[in-house]
Amino acid sequence: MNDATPKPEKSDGTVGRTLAVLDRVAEFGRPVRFAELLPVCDLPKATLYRFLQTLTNQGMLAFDEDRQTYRPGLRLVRLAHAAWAQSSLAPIAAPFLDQLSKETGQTLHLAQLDQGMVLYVDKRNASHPVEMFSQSGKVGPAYCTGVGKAMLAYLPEDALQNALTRQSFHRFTEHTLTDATSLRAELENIRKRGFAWDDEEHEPGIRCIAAPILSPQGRVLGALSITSGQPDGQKQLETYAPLILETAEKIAKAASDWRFPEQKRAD
Amino acid sequence: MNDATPKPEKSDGTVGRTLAVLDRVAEFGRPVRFAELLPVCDLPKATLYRFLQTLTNQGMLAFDEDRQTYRPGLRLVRLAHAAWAQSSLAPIAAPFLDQLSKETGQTLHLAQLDQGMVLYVDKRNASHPVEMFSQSGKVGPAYCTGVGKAMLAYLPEDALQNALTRQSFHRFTEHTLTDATSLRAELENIRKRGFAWDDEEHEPGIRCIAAPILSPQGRVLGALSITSGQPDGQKQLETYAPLILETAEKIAKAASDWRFPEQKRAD
DNA sequence: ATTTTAGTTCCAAATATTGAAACCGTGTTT
DNA sequence: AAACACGGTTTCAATATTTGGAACTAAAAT
Repeated sequence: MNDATPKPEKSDGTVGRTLAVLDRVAEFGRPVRFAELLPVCDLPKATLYRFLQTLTNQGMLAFDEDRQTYRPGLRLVRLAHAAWAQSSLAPIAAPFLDQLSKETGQTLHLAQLDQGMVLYVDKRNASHPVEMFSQSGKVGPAYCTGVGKAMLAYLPEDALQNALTRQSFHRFTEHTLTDATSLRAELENIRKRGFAWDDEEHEPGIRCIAAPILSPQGRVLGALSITSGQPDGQKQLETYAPLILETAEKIAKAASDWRFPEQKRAD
Repeated sequence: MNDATPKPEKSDGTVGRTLAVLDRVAEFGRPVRFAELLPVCDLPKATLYRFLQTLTNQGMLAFDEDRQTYRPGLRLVRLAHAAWAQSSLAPIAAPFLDQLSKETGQTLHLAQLDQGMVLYVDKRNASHPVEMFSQSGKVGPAYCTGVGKAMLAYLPEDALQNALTRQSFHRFTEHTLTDATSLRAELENIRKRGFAWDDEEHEPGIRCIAAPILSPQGRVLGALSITSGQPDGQKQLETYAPLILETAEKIAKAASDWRFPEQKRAD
């Protein structure tokens, strides 16, 4: 029963292809025209056209008559509400984040892994707001963020392997780890230490400490981080280590008492 | 060009049917089993099964192995982030909401119309800071909420007609308007007044004042409300009338400067 | 006026979808 | 313990849908 599957293809028929188009549209981050989509979708003109029509009158996309552009539709917001409430750690973790926020006064992030990327599912702002992007639903790279590395470090080998192939290893700063080998070494350190650092690997001047949230069986459920924008951040953050680990532990406990969020199969 | 369309059905093929299943799952508001879905989906067993499989390995649903349940998947959260940022008024309205929140100290709601329902896209709490999908993405009835009525009041007749057929007219409180006729009368008052009241029509003890957000051409973009839980709420809220109208105006201006969010076609 | 670009429609061939029925575990009743 | 019911999964031939090359139209650029 080993996956000596002779069929690595899982294109999921029409539905899969149509949803892929939805992703393409979302990726643009702005309204797009048909002609811009065509080259990135790898579909015949007529087919793409039909898909866009379908998605539009399904409310998954909205079409701007005036500007002839497509953008993700409000139906997604409705659906995502349910997803966030049921499939994310956020509702469960909320009280613990509130608590930690009160205790530290720092910016907090709660993230989960999706398709090898970091998906932020909740956030607490510091009293002194730090300049950085991130909100629920926002995605970011795994290989150069605290939460990302914390999660990767505890992935089983096959899932890790899969996730690594999806990393771009783009150099954001001079501290960014830009290849799988050095990242693997770093992950080893994280496992020894029990938590991860992001030492300006993603954004200059931004450091954070991150702890994985693991199910009792050791499965990766998500990760939690505390961010600092201060130059002496590292030292300050270090003092939070016991606290963040403890909080991650509590969240894990609460999560497993209620449900086990199922990790996406490493297809 | 009137919809004397001989084909009121627009089933959108496989994709449409599959997405309908996604809605059914989301509606449950909790993880569902195959057998619970079967009766509400009106599909043959094998077909529903295949759809669920497809949605699951597309990440639109997540499947809990242990409990054998389906729930909306994280991919939706990612997609919705883009939708929220591009198709909702929220990003544009944010600074104005912040301002209004500071000035009034009250709970605010920003909503848009989706499928005849009120879709909340942003919120400001009296105390807490912003919570993303916890509130945005939530849906509510149009016929008995301030924001709902404010939007209905300015809809063109055909769209209103369509929206009215989608209202359940369930009696939530003794103040709820429970039929189209009395609602239409109320809408007339709202147009005269320029803003809407919700006088405990949805929840006992909860009142609000709401203003429509209209494009320069008079198209309904959304609505804004200030809520009060105080017994003397009405009187207090009345003093906010000029302020909320002014804020709605500003948001409308800002929105039309940047883009015209296209309203869902009244299919 | 002519050409190019962008978007839309056609339609026969190719393919994916369909769903009744059979099947398979697992737990429950007799 | 055998028989049964329940929930879920798989099969497969009939069928309806999707597919996409190409032709077409509208609008913009030359």
